[in-house]
Amino acid sequence: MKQFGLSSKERIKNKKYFDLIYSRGEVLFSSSNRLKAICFIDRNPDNIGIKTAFAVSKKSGSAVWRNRIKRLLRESFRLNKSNLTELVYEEKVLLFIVFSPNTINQEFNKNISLVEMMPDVLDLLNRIRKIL
RNA sequence: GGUUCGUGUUAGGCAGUUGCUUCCCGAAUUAUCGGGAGGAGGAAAGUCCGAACUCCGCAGAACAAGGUGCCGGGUAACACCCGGGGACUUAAUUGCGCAAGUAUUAAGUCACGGAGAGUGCCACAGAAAACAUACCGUCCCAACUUAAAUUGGGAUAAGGGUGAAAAGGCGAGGUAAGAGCUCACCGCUUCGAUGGUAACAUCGAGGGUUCCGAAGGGAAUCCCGCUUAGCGGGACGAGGCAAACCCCACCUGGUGCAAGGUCAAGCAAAAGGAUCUCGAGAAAUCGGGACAAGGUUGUUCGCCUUGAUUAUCUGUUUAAUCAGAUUAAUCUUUUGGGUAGACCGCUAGAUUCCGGGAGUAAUUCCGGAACAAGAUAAAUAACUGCUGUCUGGAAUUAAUCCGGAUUACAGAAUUCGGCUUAUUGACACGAACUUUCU
RNA sequence: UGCCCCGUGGUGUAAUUGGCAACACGUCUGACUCUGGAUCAGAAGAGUUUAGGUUCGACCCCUAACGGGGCAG
Repeated sequence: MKQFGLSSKERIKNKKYFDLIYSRGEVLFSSSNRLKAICFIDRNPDNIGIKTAFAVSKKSGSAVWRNRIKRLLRESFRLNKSNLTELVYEEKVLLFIVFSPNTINQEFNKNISLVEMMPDVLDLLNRIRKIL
């Protein structure tokens, strides 16, 4: 397993999981209210690890902008996930997270950079650690 | 030199680190790791047209429905492209002409068949809005009567007024007043000749007549053409709307990769079975082997016992137990269809560039070279450095130093050809305007 | 990805051979009442999503764009 990698095994790809997460998951907001994360913890799992997805609503912007937001979210999660991974292996749980923008949209945040995005993601990851 | 517009080209380059994804090679052979090669646009967009491909349907023809609409060419095809024609708008030529109109040049626009097959509509205003009509007016006659005015009977589409639109325009003659009533010119239209594949253009000749009928129409006269005892066509044929119905000509079967195909958990259904298999036998059943569970044993082999479970019913029995029924459920086997899911379809073709030939051009033929993403909760990204380009400041002849920007529109989803829409900077070409110099 | 439908005052709906954009609720003002509600009287508020075209004339017909909704697993 690569340290900073994010392969297809660590992503949510099944519709069943999305239904589970959106119906029973817990919604968290970052302190600046720009991002939100929906997470669900499976206490008796088959596999141990983290599974993530990055969802952007179709109403918030054009296809280019949505792709860019997803890439930036993925990038910032990928570089900062190591702490959380250790904790998850200690607790022996399966953690699902779906990241989404909350108040960001194309009108006001046309060209957002990675530096602006990173603190919000870190904030969210800290909140998730507290739940565990 | 600057500004604006149009057309075309192009979407900075190199290196490093981290990461995603497709294919190939190697190690492992489930997972994964290492190396190599590749990884978004001019519009990938809108989904407005046209095709390829797919399955379904289909003897043939017609109707319905939908589409296209000047002519010719290109193309796999087209609502596309190229060339030609025509119409309209604006400007200029202080063009020609008394005027109406018309010629040439430049720029732009055109969904540009048919209103002479039929039906329908044309509000308000106006006398009248479609087989026309007399409101005001003009003129004549009659009455009262000298005249004017008034009333009645006629003639008249020149003038006024209404309207988007009132049955060619203008000038002259003509007349009681008028009128294509007559004439010149222009327009319109018919026929012919010439040019052109054709749309069409140029030239020439003719065309506004009279009588009958309510009308369709008929007759005469004149003109033109022909196959010439005759036949056919025409004589201003009388508004607009077909992006109203419609007529004419041509085109189209439907469906869309979530098409379609292969494999196939689960659930449901159907048919069996009660561990499987071999042998004997008509069958009940018997025997051997394997398998599973339990017992024996420190362990293995071996040996022994049993052949899934629960409920119900029947028989036996005091009861349990045991035996049977195969009744129900569970379990299990098979079957066809087939969901989740996986795979195929899936990326190498009506491709691009260069040279030569054909063609005014679109395009096409020949030769050579190059390239060619295939994801599926959906990859193609992030950061750093150098450099190119643009730009601000210091400086200003250049070099140099410090700093900033690198952007717009926008992200493949079966694949092509177009159209439409969005859009920044740079470069090239062309046009218009303006400034300076010669 | 493919297909289909819609767009009219603040809100919900009308307006069809193409001829003045209508109604209800809401809003505002006045009357009634000690005050409010109810009731009565009156007023304002659109130029029909946008841009072109056809037509004398367009909510209506045609073309393009923009926005919204739905269907197909």
